[in-house]
Amino acid sequence: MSQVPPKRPLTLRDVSEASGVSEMTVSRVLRNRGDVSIATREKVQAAAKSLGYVPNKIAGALASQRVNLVAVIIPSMSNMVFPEVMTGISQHLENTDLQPVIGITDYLPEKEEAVLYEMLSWRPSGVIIAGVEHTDSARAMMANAGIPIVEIMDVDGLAVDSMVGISHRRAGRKMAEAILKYGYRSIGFMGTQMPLDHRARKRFEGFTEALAKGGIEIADREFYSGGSALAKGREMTQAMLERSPDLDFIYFSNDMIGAGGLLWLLEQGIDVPGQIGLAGFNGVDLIDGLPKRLATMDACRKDIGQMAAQIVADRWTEGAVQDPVSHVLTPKLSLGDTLKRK
Amino acid sequence: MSQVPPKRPLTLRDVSEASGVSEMTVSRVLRNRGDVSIATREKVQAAAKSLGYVPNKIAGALASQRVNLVAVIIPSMSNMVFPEVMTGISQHLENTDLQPVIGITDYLPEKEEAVLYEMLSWRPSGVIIAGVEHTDSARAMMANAGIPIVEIMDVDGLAVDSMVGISHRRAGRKMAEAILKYGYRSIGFMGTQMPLDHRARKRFEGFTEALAKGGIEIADREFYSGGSALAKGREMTQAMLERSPDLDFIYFSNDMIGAGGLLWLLEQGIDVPGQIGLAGFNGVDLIDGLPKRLATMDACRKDIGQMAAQIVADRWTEGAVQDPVSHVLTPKLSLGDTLKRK
DNA sequence: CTGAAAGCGCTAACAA
DNA sequence: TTGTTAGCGCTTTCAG
Repeated sequence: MSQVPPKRPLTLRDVSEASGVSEMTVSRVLRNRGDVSIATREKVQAAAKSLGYVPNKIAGALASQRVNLVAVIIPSMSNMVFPEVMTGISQHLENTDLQPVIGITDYLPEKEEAVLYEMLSWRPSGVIIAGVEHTDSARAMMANAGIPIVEIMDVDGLAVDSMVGISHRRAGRKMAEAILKYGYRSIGFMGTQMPLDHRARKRFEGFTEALAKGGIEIADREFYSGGSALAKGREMTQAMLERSPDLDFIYFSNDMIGAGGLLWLLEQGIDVPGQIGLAGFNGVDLIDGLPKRLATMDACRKDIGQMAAQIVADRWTEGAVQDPVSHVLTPKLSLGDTLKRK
Repeated sequence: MSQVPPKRPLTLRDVSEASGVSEMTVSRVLRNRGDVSIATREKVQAAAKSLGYVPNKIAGALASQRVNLVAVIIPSMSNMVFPEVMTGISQHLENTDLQPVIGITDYLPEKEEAVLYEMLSWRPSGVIIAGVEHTDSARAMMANAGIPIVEIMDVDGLAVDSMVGISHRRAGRKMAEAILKYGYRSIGFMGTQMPLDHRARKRFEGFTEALAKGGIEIADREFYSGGSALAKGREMTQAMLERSPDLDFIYFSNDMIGAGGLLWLLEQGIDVPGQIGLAGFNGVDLIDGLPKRLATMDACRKDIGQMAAQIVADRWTEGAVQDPVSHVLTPKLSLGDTLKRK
C-alpha cells in the first residue's frame, strides 16, 4: 500500500488532498481532538497511513505553544545513579503525553549552563535538573523560564522552584553515627575528587562533622578521578591499608569503589567486618551478588525520578501555575554484611 | 543587570525594540550569520543578554527547515553497553552543531516504532538506531524520512541506509573456536532470554554453529531475565554446576553475569581456568578490578558510536545526499585470566 | 551593511 | 460536524 518515497516530507495538505478533507479536519483526526464523524475519521486515517505521513511537531508546537518535552539535565550517564533516576522519570511520564529529553553536563557548571540554554530554546514544558548548585546565569534562566523547574537528588540548598531529593549531609552524618555506634574508631574515607561533585562533598562534610561530634577524626583519606571504580577501590584500599594498617573502617563515597575494596580485602583473607568494616553509598542493584552485601545507604533514586516527573506532569495537565513543592526523602541505611561488629 | 521576570517568553521583537535594531539584524547577530557592523553587533548582544533572551528554536527550525538534532534510538540505558555508545556519539558530535536526543525502546519492537515516529515528527537531521531488526512500518518510516539513517551495533542483516557494527554471529563463532582451541570440551552457555535481544541470539547461534563444526554440542544452557546480572550469574552458575558437574567451560552472554559466575567459582575454591574456563562478552571497563580478568570480546562500542555520528555529521555539513556506508568492525578477543588452559 | 515582506506547517478561534 | 482565517517566532529572499 505504500507510495513512492518522497523527497519533501509530507504535510497535512498532502493528506488533506489525498482524503478530500480539509486540513483542519485532518489535523483534528490525527490529534484525536474535537468531534469528527466516523466516516471522515476513517477516510483520513487511511490516507495518512497509506501515504506514510509523519506529523511535523515543530510546526505544531509553534502554532499551539505547547511542547510535550521535559528537559532532564544530569551530570553523567555512566554513573549508574542517573540511569535509575531516568527510569523513575520515564515510568511516571509514560502515563502522560510528556517525553523526557536528556542533557549531559559532565559535572561542569559551564556545560550545564550551555545545555540548559540549548534545551530551553526548545521551550520544554518543564526542567528536571540534578543538584542545587548552578551558575547565576543558569539560575536566572530557570527562574525566568515560566515553566516548572525541579531540582533533584539534593536538598541541601535553595531551590529555584521545586525540589525532590535527600540531604547528603545528613546521609553522611547518619552513616558516621552508625559506624561509631558499632564501635569502629579508626576510620578512613575514600572517594571521588569532589570539587565538582557537590553531593559527594556534602556527604563527606556531614560524615566528618558527625565523627567530630563523637570525638573522632578521619584517620586517612584519598580521592581519585577517572578509571574503573572497581579497580580504583581495589588499588586504593590496598594502598590505604599499607599506609594506615590500624584502620578498622573505610567509608567509600560510592558502592562501586566499595565493592573493589571489599573484593580485595576478602582476597587477602581479612575478616570483614570483624577486622575492618566497610560502607558505600547509593544502594545500587548492580553489585547485588558480591560475596558479601556491602553496607550502604539507598539514595531513593527511582522515587526521586518519579516524584520529580509527577510535579512537572501535574502542572502540565492542570495548566495552572502552582506553588513550588519540596519533597525531602529519607535514605535507608542497610548494614549488609560489612557493618556489624559490636 | 537583569530585568523583571517575564510571563511571556521574550521574542526577537523584544530584543529588537530594546536595541533599536531590526529583528532581522538581531537574528543575524544572534546566529553569527552575515555581515553586521561591530557597533550594532555589540548593541544587540548587550540587549539580548540584559533581557535574558533565549531564542526559540521551534520557530527557527520551522523557518529554516533545519534541526540540529540527531535521534539516537537504543533499547536500554541500564545495559552499560549503550551509555558507552552514547559517549562515542557525543564525543563526535561535540565538534559539530548537532545534538543527540535519546529514545529508549526497552527491546520492544512496537515501542521502537512508536519512539521512532515520535522522534521523526521533530524532523531530526539523522537517526542512529541500534540493531537491524525493525517492524516493516519502522523500516518504511526510515526509508522515507529523507535523512541519514545509521543502524548500529549489528551488521548481520540488511540496512535501510548505512550501518556500523560488528557481526555478532562471527563473534560467537570466534569465541567458540578459541575455547575449542584451548582444549575445553564440555561447554555450558548462560545468557539473557533472547527472543528480543537479537544480538545475543546471533552470538549464541554463531557459537553453537562453530562448536558443531568442532563436533561438540552445548552441554548445558540457561536463560534468565530481570534481576541483577551479577547475582544471576552467581546463582545460575551454582545451579548449572550442580546439574552438570562435568562442565569445563561456561560462555556467558555478557560480562556482568560472567563476573557473578567468576566470583562464585573463586569463592568455592574452584580453579579457574584450570578446572573450568569462563568467558563473557562486551569488554566493559566496569568489571576491571575483579580478582581475575574475565575473558571477553570487545564490542567496539565507542568506535561504533563515533563512526555512526560521523556519517550523520558528514551529511549534515556537506549537505548533499551521499551514498550509504557500511563499516564492519572486528571485535578483539581478550583471553584475560579465565581462558588459558592448554 | 541593514531592512521589509513572505512564508515554514501547523492549530486556536471563530464561523458556517 | 466541518471549514476559514490568522497567526505562532523565526529565517529566507530580495531590495535598498
